Amino acid sequence: LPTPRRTSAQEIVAAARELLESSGIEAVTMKEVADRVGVKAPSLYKHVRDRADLLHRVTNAVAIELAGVLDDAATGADPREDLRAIAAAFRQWAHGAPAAYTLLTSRVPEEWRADQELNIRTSEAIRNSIAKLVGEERTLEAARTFVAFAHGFVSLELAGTFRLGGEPSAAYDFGIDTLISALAPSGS
Amino acid sequence: LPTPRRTSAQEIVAAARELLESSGIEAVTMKEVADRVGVKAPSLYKHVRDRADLLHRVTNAVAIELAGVLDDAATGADPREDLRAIAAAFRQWAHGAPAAYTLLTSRVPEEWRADQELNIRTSEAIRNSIAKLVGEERTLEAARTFVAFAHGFVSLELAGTFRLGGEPSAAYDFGIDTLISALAPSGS
DNA sequence: ACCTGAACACCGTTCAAGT
DNA sequence: ACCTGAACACCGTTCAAGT
Repeated sequence: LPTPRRTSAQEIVAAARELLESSGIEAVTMKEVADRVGVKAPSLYKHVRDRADLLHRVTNAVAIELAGVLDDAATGADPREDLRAIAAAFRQWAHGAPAAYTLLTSRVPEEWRADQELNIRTSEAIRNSIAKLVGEERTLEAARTFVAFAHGFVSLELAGTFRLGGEPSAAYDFGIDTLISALAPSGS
Repeated sequence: LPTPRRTSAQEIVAAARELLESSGIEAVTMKEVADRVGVKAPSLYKHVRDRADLLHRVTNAVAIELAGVLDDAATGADPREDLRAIAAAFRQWAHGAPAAYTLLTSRVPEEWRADQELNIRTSEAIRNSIAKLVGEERTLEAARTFVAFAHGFVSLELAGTFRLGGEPSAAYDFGIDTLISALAPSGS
């Protein structure tokens, strides 16, 4: 007679995500995750293929969460206002989940990366607002410029590169406003 | 009678760096590095404290190299021209040493990070040119904006986020020129 | 059908013993 | 003074045996 299912892929991914944020990626071991869901390490392999698959699922979950946060930040009323709101939500989310943010944006083994489709959803809110501002033609290039700055800033902040004092928030807002103005010259 | 020194910290760091670039950070194991310098793994501990110390030395070497590349890119004649040259050299260097670039800029364990002094040297050429353009007062903020964009762009490029086609080089140059213009409005 | 203990290969690291 | 083999704790992963 079959033993009852004592855990699930969903529970395992959730445990791995908490472990990631509380103790860093190297603390996400099969043994530690198994302990948290109440089974032994070998049992995890009935629910996920291997550790790479587990981290891949975590990355996917993180991408979906970020996409939702950015979607919610835009109201659709004014593209400039939406871009400022998206940029702020992006930075705030990254500060609240720095390890997840790093997992999502760092160079990690190919198998850990989020599905291409989810990566695209992650920048959808930004592309929508940018498109309204600059037109379809220039959307790709302009969105890349915008995302590059936002990601670069947050990434350096999280990596501790801005330890020399100053006011990061002000520099971030300044950069975002500068880019918005440059991308959509005056009345658009 | 003492056995002759068969390797050195310098040789070990060089081997680790090559291994990092050719096979990724996870391939930089004590055994693999030891093989390459012709000793057994335990012998490495006579030259470096542990693996974290070894990676710290690699990161320091990488920071020094990048600082030199950026210094060499600036001629000192025209700050705008220098910033364009520095930005291009920065991107080119990162493309040539993507694993080293990632090690230097990613969120890695504190013990692996480059010495603070070397991190500062890494952005010195940029700060010098920016200072000429915007004055001492606004240098810190402007340099952060500039570095954030350049790093963000290159980082997303290396992580494969720009897989959707388009011309990355053009978007990069466009972003850099936009920032230079925004930071130093017209004749300065 | 899922869970477990035992086993294996592979890590980083320590240390006594060699030269 | 440096190098080595042996050993230890800890990884991920497989698999036969349990229920």
